[in-house]
Amino acid sequence: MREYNPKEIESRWQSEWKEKNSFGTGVKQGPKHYVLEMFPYPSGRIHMGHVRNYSIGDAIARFRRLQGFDVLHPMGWDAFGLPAENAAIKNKVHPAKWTRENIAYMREQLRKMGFSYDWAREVATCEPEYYRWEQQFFLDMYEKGLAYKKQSFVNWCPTCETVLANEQVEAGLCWRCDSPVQQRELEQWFLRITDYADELLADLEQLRGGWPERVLTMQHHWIGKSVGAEVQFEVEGSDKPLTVFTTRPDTLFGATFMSLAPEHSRVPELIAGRPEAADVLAFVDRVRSQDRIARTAEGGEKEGVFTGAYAINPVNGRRVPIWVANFVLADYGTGAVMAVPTHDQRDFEFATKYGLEKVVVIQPEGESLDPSSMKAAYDGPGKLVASGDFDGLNNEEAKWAIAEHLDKQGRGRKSITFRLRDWGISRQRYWGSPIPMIYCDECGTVPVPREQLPVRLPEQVEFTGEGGNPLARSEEFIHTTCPKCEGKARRETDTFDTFVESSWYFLRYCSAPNDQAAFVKEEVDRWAPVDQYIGGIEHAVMHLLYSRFFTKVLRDLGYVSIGEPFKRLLTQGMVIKDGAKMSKSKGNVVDPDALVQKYGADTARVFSLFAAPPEKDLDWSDRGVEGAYRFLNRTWNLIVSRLDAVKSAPALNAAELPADLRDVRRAVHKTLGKVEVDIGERYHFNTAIAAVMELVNTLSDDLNKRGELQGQAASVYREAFSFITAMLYPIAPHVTEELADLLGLEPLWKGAWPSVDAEAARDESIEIPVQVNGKLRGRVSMAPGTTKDEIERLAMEDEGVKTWVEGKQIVKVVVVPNRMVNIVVK
RNA sequence: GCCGGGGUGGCGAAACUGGCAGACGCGCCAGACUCAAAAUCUGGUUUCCGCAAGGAAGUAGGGGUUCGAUUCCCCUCCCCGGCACCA
Repeated sequence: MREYNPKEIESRWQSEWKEKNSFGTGVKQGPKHYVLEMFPYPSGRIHMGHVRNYSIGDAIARFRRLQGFDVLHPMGWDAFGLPAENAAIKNKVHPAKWTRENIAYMREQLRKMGFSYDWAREVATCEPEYYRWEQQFFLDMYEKGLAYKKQSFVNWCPTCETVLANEQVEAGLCWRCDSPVQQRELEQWFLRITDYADELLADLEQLRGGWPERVLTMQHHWIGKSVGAEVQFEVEGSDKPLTVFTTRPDTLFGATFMSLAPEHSRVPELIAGRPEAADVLAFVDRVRSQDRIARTAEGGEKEGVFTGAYAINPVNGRRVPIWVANFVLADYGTGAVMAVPTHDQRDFEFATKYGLEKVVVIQPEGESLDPSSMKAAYDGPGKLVASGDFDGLNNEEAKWAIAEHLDKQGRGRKSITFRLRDWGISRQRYWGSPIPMIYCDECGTVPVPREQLPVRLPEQVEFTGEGGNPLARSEEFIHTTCPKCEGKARRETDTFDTFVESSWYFLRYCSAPNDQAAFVKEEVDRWAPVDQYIGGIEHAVMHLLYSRFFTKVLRDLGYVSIGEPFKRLLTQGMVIKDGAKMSKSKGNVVDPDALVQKYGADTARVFSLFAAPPEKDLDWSDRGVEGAYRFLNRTWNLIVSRLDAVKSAPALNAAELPADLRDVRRAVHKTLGKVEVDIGERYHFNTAIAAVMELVNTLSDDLNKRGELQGQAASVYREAFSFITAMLYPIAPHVTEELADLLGLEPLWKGAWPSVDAEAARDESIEIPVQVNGKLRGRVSMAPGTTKDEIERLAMEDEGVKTWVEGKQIVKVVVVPNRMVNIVVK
């Protein structure tokens, strides 16, 4: 008998699939279905997280093809990014070469896993054929006012003279040279994602059901809509008021001072010529030199300094001192806060520390707050006091009453603020897509004309890790002519954030590799949106939010018809070993190559799907891998040992089978029904595999008793074996293709999911538990559909039950047909 | 601190709408095969009491709703992930 030889089988079927283009679109004629896994960063080698992610996606794609869908299942490379540049500095290898070699190696690794991708649509984001389109989108956005430039801060290493990413800052120091990192202000490009804040929030409702609830919640909080009011305070000695944002306009009468962010644009003017000026400047310098993380760390000391200036509370004319405080953020709200120490804990602490005035304006029911004895701020409900005409109002009503009052006076209005900020997309890096802009001394900022796209990255550059962006030192790149006046001009040397590339790649697959347009309308309309997206939970906010934003922008630009890119989302857990996430530094990585070498790709796939349901973390176990391998061997042996008998079996006559064969067939059809739901609806591959294992065990036991397979028994087994190949095909495609071939069946990549024969799956008799006072005391068997009265009678006659019921008073009998009986006695 | 997700045998897990807790796999124990081992096959395996039949306890801990709770509600503890003073 032939033995299971994964290496030989796998390479043969991988060649066959490639040769026949088995996974191109249009192979199946049914309705469209788009299955997508998050594309990898080409770091060098695939890791177990990839194996898991892509095994899940491949199982879904292959199952949908069996169901008759025309499936789009593409793969590509998120190929721009920091590690390529670091490798260039460290190993003197060009980022392009490094990246392309990594892609070639990893593509081969994925091919050896047998994933069913349509490689004809492969994209790599570092190629001009890809990034030219996002340069075009950027120009579109610029024209619509969605892309703009503004000053913002970056991490700057003064020794390396370069901008650092957040991950390159370790405890406030540069990761390369340990110099203290400074905050430097640069002009940078931004995309107006905040214009879409309301829609991004509202459309989360459409995704409910298809997306995990926790991801929706996280996005909800990230967008962070706050409803409140803007209030204008006149400033003594100035004709320009200061505006604050507050969610508590009801406490306005209790505002006793004001706090500004150190970066607030009015600070220099407020302190000009005052004795406090030097102290304020020193404070501002100190706070600004801290990195954001240190400044906002938990338990961080709340600090501030008085500016010497005063503002006027618009509702009661109170003079309120203006302070600068380290906890006020310049980029949230208006960068200025009205402080109400009695009803905001942070303001309470600040006022206590600096001896500032406290006034109670909300009194809770049945209590009387006194500022001098309060230990903490009171932020609950109550009635207004010391608030002029608003005294006695419930504080919730007062919010709107005061906001309206301010509106009438022209000193404020209802206002909504989002936590979401505009997306800064400028990076002072080489290995990214150039931003297609030109600076001319005469004409200012001029977009690159569309016919000149793509703006290509020059390949001749040096990587030293010092002196800023290598692109800025590339003479051939910087110098250009102004498209307007044809005078001398310079190119923008910043490149796009790599999140830009990953925000639209799923749409590009619909038309890749077309070089005439980013998308062909009919194609993108046919395939978008992605029906099932699969990836790590770590992308719950940024990548998924940016992709949703881009899709809406591309819709408004007329490129696509959809407003949401991903209909269903599956977030998979991490791969853990020895209680920690697999990582090189912990030394607990398992190399997929070695695994495939030893057991084959099918075993790696079975294990990664069997060990846990997709959304949970997966605990790696070498023993578990061997278990998966043994299961494939058992299945192989079961089928191959009976090949001759089942291949010569007569036609199946389902209506006239003896009881023992009806039992076998019932197990087969019941398993098929369960696997169909587990794979197709629940994505719980672990229980689907368990069900097939059970069936294999059942069939083995039956065959041991049965001996020779003859007549209708062989026919029943022929059906059983063909079902097993179909059920396992999404999970272990190579071995099942081989078995189907040995059984004389058509290749599974062309095949169809079998249908359950409801009659065959129907139970002839069922056994249900009988409880007495909730404790299991017996079991009774009956035909399905037996009446409640009859079930009760059978339960009462059961010997085990009788001993517990005799001599007691029966209070109640609960009968749930097909489930259980509970007899309540006293 | 806030938000989110969890806690079930020695281990990974299952129990989908409140209805037999522990399917399936791993490990372990015993047996078969073998000179022996590996591989494979067969049987057993939640804990406690009992030779057994059987009984009792049991899903982090405490309480509640219910004929019945791993599942629903309240409180407490622990673990993981995300965010970080959001006015």
